[in-house]
Formats: sequence, structure tokens, C-alpha cells
Amino acid sequence: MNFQFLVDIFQKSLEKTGVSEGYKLFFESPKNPENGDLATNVAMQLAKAMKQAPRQIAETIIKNLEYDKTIIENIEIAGAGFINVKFSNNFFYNELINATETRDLFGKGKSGAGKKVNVEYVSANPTGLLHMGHGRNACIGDTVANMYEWNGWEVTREYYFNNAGNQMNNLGKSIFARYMHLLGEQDFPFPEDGYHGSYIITIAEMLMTHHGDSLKSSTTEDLAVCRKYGEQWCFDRIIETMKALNVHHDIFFNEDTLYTDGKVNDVIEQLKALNLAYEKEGALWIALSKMGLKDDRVIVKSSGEPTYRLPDIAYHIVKFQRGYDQLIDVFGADHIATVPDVLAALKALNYDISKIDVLIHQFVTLTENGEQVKMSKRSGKSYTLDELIEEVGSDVVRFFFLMRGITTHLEFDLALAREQSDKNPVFYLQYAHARISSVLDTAKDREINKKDSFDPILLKEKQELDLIKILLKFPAVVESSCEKCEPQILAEYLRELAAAFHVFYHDCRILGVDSDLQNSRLHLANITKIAMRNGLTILGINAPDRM
RNA sequence: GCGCCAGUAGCUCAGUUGGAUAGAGCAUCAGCCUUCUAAGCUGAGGGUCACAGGUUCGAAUCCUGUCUGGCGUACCA
Repeated sequence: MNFQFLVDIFQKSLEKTGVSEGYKLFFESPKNPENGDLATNVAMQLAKAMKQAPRQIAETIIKNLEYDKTIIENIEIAGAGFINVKFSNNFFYNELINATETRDLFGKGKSGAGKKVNVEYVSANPTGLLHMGHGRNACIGDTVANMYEWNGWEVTREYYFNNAGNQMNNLGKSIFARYMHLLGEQDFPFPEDGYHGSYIITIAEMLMTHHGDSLKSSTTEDLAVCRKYGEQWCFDRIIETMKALNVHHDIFFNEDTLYTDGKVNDVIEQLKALNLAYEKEGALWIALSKMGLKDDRVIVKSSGEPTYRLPDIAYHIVKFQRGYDQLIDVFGADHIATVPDVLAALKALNYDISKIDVLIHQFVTLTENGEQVKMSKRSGKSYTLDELIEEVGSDVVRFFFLMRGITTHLEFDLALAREQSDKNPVFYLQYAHARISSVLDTAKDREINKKDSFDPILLKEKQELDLIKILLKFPAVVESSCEKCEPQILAEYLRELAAAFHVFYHDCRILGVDSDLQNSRLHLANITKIAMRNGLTILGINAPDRM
């Protein structure tokens, strides 16, 4: 629904009233339906400046209002000075016709037409299997990317593959130690902060089948083989897990290319040229204190290895140079410390950081029977994402990760997720879709053919009008959930839509009523199905025809 | 110590640039299937919006302080 016309006619009325500033004209839908379809508080905002009672101002505004009475049924003053607008049913009927004409593309927006966005998500190190936290990240990132696509953006989905640095060496050493153990060298020391998971042993076993004891001499090359082998194994498994979760990427950006292409050195040179990097105690520091932050940080360790901040900066520059209109990073709360540093450095290097949107999601806790299931990659005791998907299915996993706001801590209730019943919230949505499919199938079986057009005026029951009104919000919800990068808004909306459909279905028969009414109701059911399917598709969840 | 996120019904969470009587799901209780899928629908109970101040016509929402939990505060990522 497009309410711009409403803003326009109010704007005109305000001009006629002689008001030109001191207010922000906007409409919101009142909680209580008795207060109409849309309301504005503009009269209350003006009360002080105009030195008049809000209700009196509202009266003047309404008097100067010119509007089409076939579209707006009623405008009245209520409460402390709200102006409530009630649309006529005709308005909704026209909008419903417009919506059905978009067919399968209902909800598709154009606000991003011609613009390019890069969404980076998951970006887990290839040092192990994905766990719950990565799962939330993957679902948020993938869904945000879907939302941008639905609003007309050209979307690049990217995974930053940290295959350089200390953690990778650590992986190589852990694998090598297990490899030595398998060769009977039980006393070979396991690295102190090594990876303890059983998958390391699996990798070592495979390594032994391929290489026998040829790596035993423990040269740098041997360790590099372990490292590379482990990286590939982890990468393959990560891809598999994401595939099971309906998550994919267009680009896997390898961190090590930042070194081979000289991008990291470029950053160092540029920072030095701006006098923003300096040597101290054998390390290279970035002068964040000159950029408005509190402490300077090391970007190249005294060992000669860079810290994560440096490649992070270089990587963002690479993304900037590809010419996106917007860059989105999806990070877990544990990465929060790096964000201000990277942004400050990019700003100092003259990049427009207003194009960067960093989404920080809070942690996931997995509970079962009121007890927390801990997950830590290095200790090895973890409930992997694979196991979770295997156990409850991808649809449930995705919905559980998306049904909460990204800034809140998410409690993943395993018992509830396992529940294959009406208690499980995702089924409520899928069931609405399956029900509609079933009715449409039954109609076909009975050789009831939906006509090309329908008469919306026949849809005059309260349940029908309620459903229509909620249905018409769909495109705006797709747009605002994208603007706010908040999948939860869409998930919550779909629950509301499903509820409105279930009530309609319960109270209004679709098949077997008067044939014109039957035709109109079939159309209403059909467009509801399309909205539900499109919404679920954006969330990456299946819309089943049968349950 | 400092920074970020959070604190709303028994539990998990919504609450749109400050708005009208603070909502939903689950749980509890009471109803509804000879008719298109009961994984559904209807109703009831359930609240000091962590606490204390402040801003104003109006605060769960904004400001200040306090308390509680999570994350961070590395020459790990």
C-alpha cells in the first residue's frame, strides 16, 4: 500500500493552515482498530508553537483537507489530538486487485534497482566444523541477502576465508600431533592451545592413508601439508553444512591473496604516508588515538606476522574498490572490538564508511531440559550445526535463528525445536501454506476453475477484510525488514498473516458457496499463498504443499 | 576498571522516527471437527515494562545514576 497520497494531502492542508515548519508529518497504524487505519499526531506536535490546543489545530487541518471520499471514508479527531483516517473498503479492494496482478512477484520491490550490495557472512575460519553461533550468522546473512534481492538490489554474497595466520598454523600443528600419535609416537606433545575435537583425529587418519609416514620428519613442508589438508577438509565440511541449511555464497575470498597481491603492504604504506603507523618495541602500531579512538593497536607483530586488523582493513578496501553502493558485514558479538578500529582506519584512508553497515548479532545459547549445552571449538565438546540440522531439519533451524531480533541473546530450545507438533512455531506458517494448497487442489479435483478476474466487493466479512489488510502490508514489510536488516520483522509478519488466514479459513467457507463469492475467495486464498510462499522463501524456509 | 548488547506475563520473546487500554507464542484453565487439512479456531486468567530520578501534553521507548546477565577489552580471529 502506498500512503504517499495521504502525506501529500495533509501537506497541502498544513500549507493552507499557514504552517510550514516545526513538525514531522508521518502516519502510523493504531493498535486499536477503532482508531481507524492510520493516524497522525501532527496537531500535537504543533500545539506549543501555535499556542493552541491540539484538538483545535486538528480541526483546522481537517477543515482544509481535500480528499477523495470514495477512498477515505472518515477522518476524525480522537484522544489528545490524534487525527485518525479510516479508508473505505473500496480503497482496499483496489489495492487487492493491484496485488493480485503482480502474481508470483507479489512483495517484490524496486527500491534497490540499479544498486549493488555486498553481504559478507559466516566467514568462519577453516579450523573446524560450524557450530550454533555460525548457524545464526549464516541464517541472518543469507536472509538479509535475500531481502536485498527482493528489493531489487544486485547482491554479492561473500565469505571471507581466513586461511592465513596463527589459527591455521595451530590447526596444522594439532593435526600433525594426532598424526604422530597414530604413528605410535604417543609422547609427541599436543600443542597447548590446539584443537581438541575428534575431527582432528579423522583428518590425521586420512592424512596417513594418503601420505603414510612420509611426513614424519616434521619439516616446515610437512606441517604445511597438514595445514593445507586440514583447511581443505574443514572447507568441504563447511560448504556441506551450509548447503544443508540452504545457505550459499558467490565469492569465497581467500585471506592469503591479500598478501600475495600486496594489498596488506599497500595499507601499511598508506598508513605510514599519513603518519598513522609507527614502529615500537619491534612491532608496527596503528595510531588509532589520532583517529578519535582510545588506544593504539599492533597491526604487525614483532614476529613479522600481521594481526587480524591489518588484513581486515585491506579486505574492506578490496570490497570498496569493487564499487558497491553498500557493504554489509554480519558478525557475532565476539568480533565487536575490531569494528571501530577497522572503520576508523578506513575513514582515515578516505573511504566512505557510511556505506558500511555492520550487523552484530548476539550469542546463541542452546538449552535442553533447562540445561545449557556448551559449545566451544577448541575444547572439542561441541554440538555442531550439522548435528542440529540433522536432528530438527533445516526449516526449523532457520526459523529459530531468524525469529528473534539480531541484537538479543537467542535461546535455542532444543526440546521445542524437536517437537514435530503445533507447539513448533514454524509449522504454524507452513501449515497455512499447505492448507491453501490443499484447498486449491480440492478445487481442481472438483473442476472448479478460478476465473482470471474476480469481484473483491463480495469479500465483505470482517475475517476477509482483516486478511486483506494484513496481506496488503506484505510489500512494505519486505522493504522495511530489509532497511532495518532485521529478518525477525518478516518472521513475525508471516505469523500474523498465517493467523489471519487461519481465522478466515475457519469462519468463511471457500468451496461450495455462491460461485462468484467462491471465485473471489479462491483469489484471496491464492494471493495469500503467494505472499506466504514468497515470505518463507526470503527466510530460506520451504513452503510445503502438504503436511 | 572501561566499551558494546540485553533486562517487558510462569518460560521464550515482540513492541514501528516517544502516542491512545503494553502484545504474541508456549505453559495453565474452559469450549469448537457429519462439511475445503484440528500442526486449526474461540474464550479466560496472568504485568511495579530490573530499580531510582529527570525531560513533556504524553515514556517500555529519550537523558542521568544504580543493580543483574552475556560478549569484548591480545603482539588470537
